[in-house]
Amino acid sequence: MVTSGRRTVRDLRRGNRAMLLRALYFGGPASRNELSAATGLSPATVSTMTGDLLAENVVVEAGQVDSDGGRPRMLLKVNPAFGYAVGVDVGETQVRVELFDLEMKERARAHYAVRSAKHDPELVARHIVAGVDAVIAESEVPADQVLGVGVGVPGIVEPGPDALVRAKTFGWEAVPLGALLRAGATLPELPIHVDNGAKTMGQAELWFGSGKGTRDAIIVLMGSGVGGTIVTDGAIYRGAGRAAGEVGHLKIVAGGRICRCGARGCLEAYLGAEAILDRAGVVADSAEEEAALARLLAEGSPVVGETVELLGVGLSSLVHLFNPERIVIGGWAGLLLGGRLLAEIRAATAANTHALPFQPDSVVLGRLGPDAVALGAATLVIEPVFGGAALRGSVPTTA
Amino acid sequence: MVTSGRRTVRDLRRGNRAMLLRALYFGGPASRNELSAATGLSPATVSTMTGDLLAENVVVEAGQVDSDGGRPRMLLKVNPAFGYAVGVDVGETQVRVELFDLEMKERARAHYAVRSAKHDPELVARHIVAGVDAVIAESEVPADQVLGVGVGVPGIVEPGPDALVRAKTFGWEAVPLGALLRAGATLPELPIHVDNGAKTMGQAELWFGSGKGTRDAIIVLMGSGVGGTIVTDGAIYRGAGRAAGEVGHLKIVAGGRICRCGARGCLEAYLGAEAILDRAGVVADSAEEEAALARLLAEGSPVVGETVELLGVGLSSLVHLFNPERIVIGGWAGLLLGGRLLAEIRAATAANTHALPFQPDSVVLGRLGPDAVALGAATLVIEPVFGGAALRGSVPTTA
DNA sequence: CTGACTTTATTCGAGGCTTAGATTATGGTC
DNA sequence: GACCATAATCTAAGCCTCGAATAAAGTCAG
Repeated sequence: MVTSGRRTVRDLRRGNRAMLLRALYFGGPASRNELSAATGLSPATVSTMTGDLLAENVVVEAGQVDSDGGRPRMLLKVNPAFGYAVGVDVGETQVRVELFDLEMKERARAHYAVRSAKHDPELVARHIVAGVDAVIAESEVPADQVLGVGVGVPGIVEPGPDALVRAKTFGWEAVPLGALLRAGATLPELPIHVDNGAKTMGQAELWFGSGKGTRDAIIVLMGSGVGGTIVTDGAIYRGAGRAAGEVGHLKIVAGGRICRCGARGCLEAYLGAEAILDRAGVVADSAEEEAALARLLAEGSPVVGETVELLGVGLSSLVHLFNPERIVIGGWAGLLLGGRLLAEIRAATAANTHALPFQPDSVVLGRLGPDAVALGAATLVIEPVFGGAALRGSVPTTA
Repeated sequence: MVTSGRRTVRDLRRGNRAMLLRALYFGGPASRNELSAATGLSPATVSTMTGDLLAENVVVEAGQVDSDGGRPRMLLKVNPAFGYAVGVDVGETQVRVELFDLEMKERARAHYAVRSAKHDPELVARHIVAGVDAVIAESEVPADQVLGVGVGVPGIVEPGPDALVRAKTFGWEAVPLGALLRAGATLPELPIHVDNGAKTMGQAELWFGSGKGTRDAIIVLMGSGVGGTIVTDGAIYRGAGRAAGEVGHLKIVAGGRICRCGARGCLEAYLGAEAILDRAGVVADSAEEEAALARLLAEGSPVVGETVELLGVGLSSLVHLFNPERIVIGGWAGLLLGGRLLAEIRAATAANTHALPFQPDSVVLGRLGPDAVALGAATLVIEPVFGGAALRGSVPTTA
């Protein structure tokens, strides 16, 4: 497929406009003058452009700031009420549906418990559809101002309108979640974005959490299993089949433990909460995993030290391959482990990294907590407003 | 550092012009009409642009092709004599300097033997400078038509004008090769590009070899050690510190064999020719390595099967992280191994890859042979002509 | 209270870019 | 030799961003 790289003057405008919006969105309220400095656009261009944006109601005024001896600056910001996005987290135990405004303030939520180990695709789809209707109703947002629905699911998602989901943990072989949602939707014209939950969470950390401002980062998410998000040039890297970033199946021990994917020696076979507990000989069902892991940490089990060591090995591989500016450790298990042992994790990583320069303090903890999957899913909806994946390229890194 | 993402009309033209040049360079001779189709630009734009390019002598006519009942198409191509590039391969045993025209036809060469294990930086720099002078003289190319010098070295290269090189195998700790070359150069104004040899070779495979036409690929180079090149969005991915792609230090056995980098369990500690021979208990100095490895293969040593298995594990990690369109195995050891055992390597990779779809035949052998380091280094010089790293983005994939 | 000064934002003409459509060039075919 | 087909170029038009000039909205000294 030839993606025409042709650029016309209109593309130019689109691109500059998107950049300006991003500067405004991520750089907080700013005056036209500041925007000119941040984007490199001339004041004239910023002026006409913000004029358009104000007329379209994408941007609103945000008070003014007086300066010593000059005309006061009028601050602008992205209009939080310009549009709304629904984020859905399809988790092991529940389906969470949340509605956000453009500033990612939560406006409404709906949760549906899912009986463990029973994830009937059609039931999940019904929960999502019901949840979307519920949050729209509850928030009293006009339906035509909802820009779309983002869904984070476990497993990998094949590109295409059907959004085929393969999730071993759910027993989903090739579930066309996108098609199911469209078929059942009350609002059939709503754009639907389905993506891996680790990626949505990663994007949340990238936009609002510990990854903010970086262009080359890796976000490792340790929960029951292990997932990840790879950020290159300021945007999520997805590879040829949109399945890149499966950090959990990076091999760390050739011929090692069998992973639930079937292969041997995967990171996930050692470092997911499930695997850690298994290695420690602890039996815990998924609802008790967190408490059990916390206990293991408190006890100072030797398995913990081993875990840190292995995590260091895995992170070192990532450092050598990606040479990232930052590595973010998130997910509930990751936060639990890293909360106590960040220094040790950094040391273990450094101990395995000699072939290139490595800053131990580039390994940090996630800031958003484990509930950010839905938030991240909602960002999938927002992303096109700011120029889509063309976001790749020129993020005005204000920080 | 804020890289202004601002785009003006001039950038637009630069970008389209670069795209057109790339289409012409990689898409062979083509008529203006075909270029219009390939680039998406209107015939009018192609016409004016090619007019400029012809006037600048960047492009020349390449015969015409008559069509049935219409004006015959005039073919165009990039002028091979528009400029010349020098590529340098700083290897273990010799420094090779080669001069290429824009079509990458070799016009002259000069080799300098380096006594093994003695890589005095200043001596190497003198060889390079002498070589550059020699090939320019031999080829009788006007000095002002030489666009620059590209140098491929082992180890990693820090960005910056000094081009600090760290190469454990040479005992180079922080050799400012760029500065040394500039200081000694007869032609001080010649742009100098220094990069890791595995990356230059990877770029050669990407442009002219088995990686041609791909946007997401990984090129693994197995020689005495193991290096690699990661291609994302059609260009080499370099990460935050330009050191990404150190495939050789991907860990495959936590706590495993000690690598020459000092860490344990690196791919290179198992799969470089040196490591393979060591594991088989064969003693061979670097000049004999190739013959020794070939013998090992012919004998069907059990170490060989193990090697294939471990390579499969490593490639599987890469597949899970990058989800590439293609994996190219190159380097002399890689070609030796892959020449006989490609099917087994593919099978071993597939056996470790269950978490996402994987096409075994996406693993292929390099096409350029082990001498492509200098060729690739020369492409570093050519790259800016075609829009530099802005090459990332819109490569008109004609294949 | 007034006038000088500062800083911010807008307006306007200029210079570029690509495009659609018309026009010119170049050959085959009947 | 008239007519047709295809390739390349020319021309006018519509956008875009920019620099410079202009307008707007304050502060502050006297």
